[in-house]
Amino acid sequence: MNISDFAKAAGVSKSAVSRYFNDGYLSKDKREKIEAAIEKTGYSPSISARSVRTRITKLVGVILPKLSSESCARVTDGISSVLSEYGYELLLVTTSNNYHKEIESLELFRQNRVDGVILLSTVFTDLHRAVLSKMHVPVILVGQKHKGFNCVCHDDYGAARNLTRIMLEKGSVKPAYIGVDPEDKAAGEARYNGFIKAIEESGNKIRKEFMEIAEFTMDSGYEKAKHLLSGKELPDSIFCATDTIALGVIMYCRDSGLRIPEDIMIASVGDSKVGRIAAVPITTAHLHYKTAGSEAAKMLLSAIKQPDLIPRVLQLDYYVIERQSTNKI
Amino acid sequence: MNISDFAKAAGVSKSAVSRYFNDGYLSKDKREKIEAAIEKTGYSPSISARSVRTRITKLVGVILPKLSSESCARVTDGISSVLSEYGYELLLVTTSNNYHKEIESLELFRQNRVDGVILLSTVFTDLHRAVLSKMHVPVILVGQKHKGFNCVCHDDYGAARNLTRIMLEKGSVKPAYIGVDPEDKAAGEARYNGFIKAIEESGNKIRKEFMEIAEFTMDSGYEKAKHLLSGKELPDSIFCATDTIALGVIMYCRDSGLRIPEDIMIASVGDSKVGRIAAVPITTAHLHYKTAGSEAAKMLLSAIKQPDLIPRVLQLDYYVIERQSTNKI
DNA sequence: CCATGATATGAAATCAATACCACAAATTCT
DNA sequence: AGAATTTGTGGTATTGATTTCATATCATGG
Repeated sequence: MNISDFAKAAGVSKSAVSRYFNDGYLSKDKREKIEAAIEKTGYSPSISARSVRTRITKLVGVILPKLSSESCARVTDGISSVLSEYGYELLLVTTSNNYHKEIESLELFRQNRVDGVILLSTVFTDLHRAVLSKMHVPVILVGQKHKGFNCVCHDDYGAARNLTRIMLEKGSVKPAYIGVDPEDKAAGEARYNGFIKAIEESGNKIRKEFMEIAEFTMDSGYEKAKHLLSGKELPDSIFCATDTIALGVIMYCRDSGLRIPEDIMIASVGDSKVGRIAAVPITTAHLHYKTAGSEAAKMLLSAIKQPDLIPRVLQLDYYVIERQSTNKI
Repeated sequence: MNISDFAKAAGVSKSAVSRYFNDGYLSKDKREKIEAAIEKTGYSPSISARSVRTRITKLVGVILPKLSSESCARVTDGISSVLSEYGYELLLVTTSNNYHKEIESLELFRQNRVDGVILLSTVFTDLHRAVLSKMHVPVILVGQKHKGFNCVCHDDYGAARNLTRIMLEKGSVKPAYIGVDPEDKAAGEARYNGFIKAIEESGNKIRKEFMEIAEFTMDSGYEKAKHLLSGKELPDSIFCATDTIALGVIMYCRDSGLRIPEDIMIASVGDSKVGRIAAVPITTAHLHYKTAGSEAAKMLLSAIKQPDLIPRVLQLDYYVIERQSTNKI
């Protein structure tokens, strides 16, 4: 049933129906007729047809690596809560960390499909930059910081530096690092730099054999821990770029009989639920993921309202939670 | 830029452009002209406008309680991976277990003219049935089983029965139960029935004072454990309807000095990541959440293709993972 | 060499909505 | 009372695409 059929059924003109759904001048008499007809027929206007004319879809595209990652889920929760409050809906694409799929999705979002895009990417290539700048709708990057774009990000550098410093102060003299691909500017590069900075500040030296790059999984953390902890000289602390990796490390320690924190201290970034109830509760930095999502959504909404706004960067705070995994003294 | 402008720019007719994007007859000459013009202008057709005419949106509405639940995230991951493979996009709404919002979202989906709906609800009221049957597109229920609808669900009954039986075989004679609202046919009712069945089969008796109903949270599990474990007579095993609840129980046991499994055995349904690395690894039943999502998506796609298909129910398997929390002998 | 079917083409109709316009009626301001 | 707004109305143009239709061209088999 379309607007013409419905108008006929209600005994009013098409224009009257359109005004009913768009707050135009309308007499009480017609308003009631239309309401009665809606009750009877269940008519509701097609958003596709509307948006052909108005160029407004009330849809926001969200691109993220995967939902089964707690941090992504938390960001998305934040996005969703703000958007639904303002009558926007969420068009979701997961990319499994495949950045070609990110580009594809952006293409898909390009024309008239969405009013704005929120992108949680891990890497950021020249291709990203090219495609994003050809986008006709506002874009917000979450978790990453890049020139010329609206960003909401975390203090990855500070969190990593602070956590590492805590372990050094607790007496670690042979600190190790398990991070992720440095192509990832946030979880990879910034956290790496924070770790290095803390080491340098402490006067300790950085040992190549104590540095590992893992995937974003527990199994990968387990493997890297195994490699790190079966050499002839062992580190006495491990800074992990993510909680998930730290959990893998804890699993390995449990399996190999290493005691945490007595033999080895562990800290990681993220404050995921699991870190709290792990076999050894993990010292971690809480990043405001949900806030990042809601702030990104707010930023997007204001960019939709005023498209010529200058891009800005919002860097969110963090706080450290000390738990048993570094409780050596 | 619209199709007319683009056609002019490419030096062809509107019809030719439309045929290019829809596999109609088209000479090589025009095809090349159009490709060159796309390269230059970056034109791509408006999906809104297309769907006005074709009544196909390539959109699937997904309703779920919350993203921060691991099981929901896993199901959604499964849905997303299949749908995106077939060129569909995912319109996602989270309801925070508020079923009025579920109904609202269905209305929103109607306006968006989605091609199908996947619903992960916990309760299923007459209102649900009424609104769903007025939906003019196929609907798939995930996790719940209801007459007249396409469903993908788990063997909640079998899993609960099996886990309970394991604890009884390990010597439990005073089994307790912490479940969720029985309005929830799957996680509430079916798992409850499975528990009861196992008890009956063992010849044990069911004690009212050992039965608790919790929320879907760790804190709630903690509280119910406290209540259960501070009476004068204590149970020697607790079957928990969800891993999250079990984690709360483990936390309480840790705080109150009760040993697992020596003093009390614990098992729960879900096989969440946390259960594996908890202070005491939990015996659990793995439910194929991601598969449920992908199968639901496949079912939906075939229902979209053949709308007059008879609704069918797909019940997925489970397998038990025995871990330390029941390792009494 | 002509009948037939496959390929190719662009004008015009159509899809379901909103925007604009001209004008009528009711209300408020001088 | 008359002018100036505000409110109310329906017809028509417009939005950006696909679909239909009438017609043209080409190749192939008899």
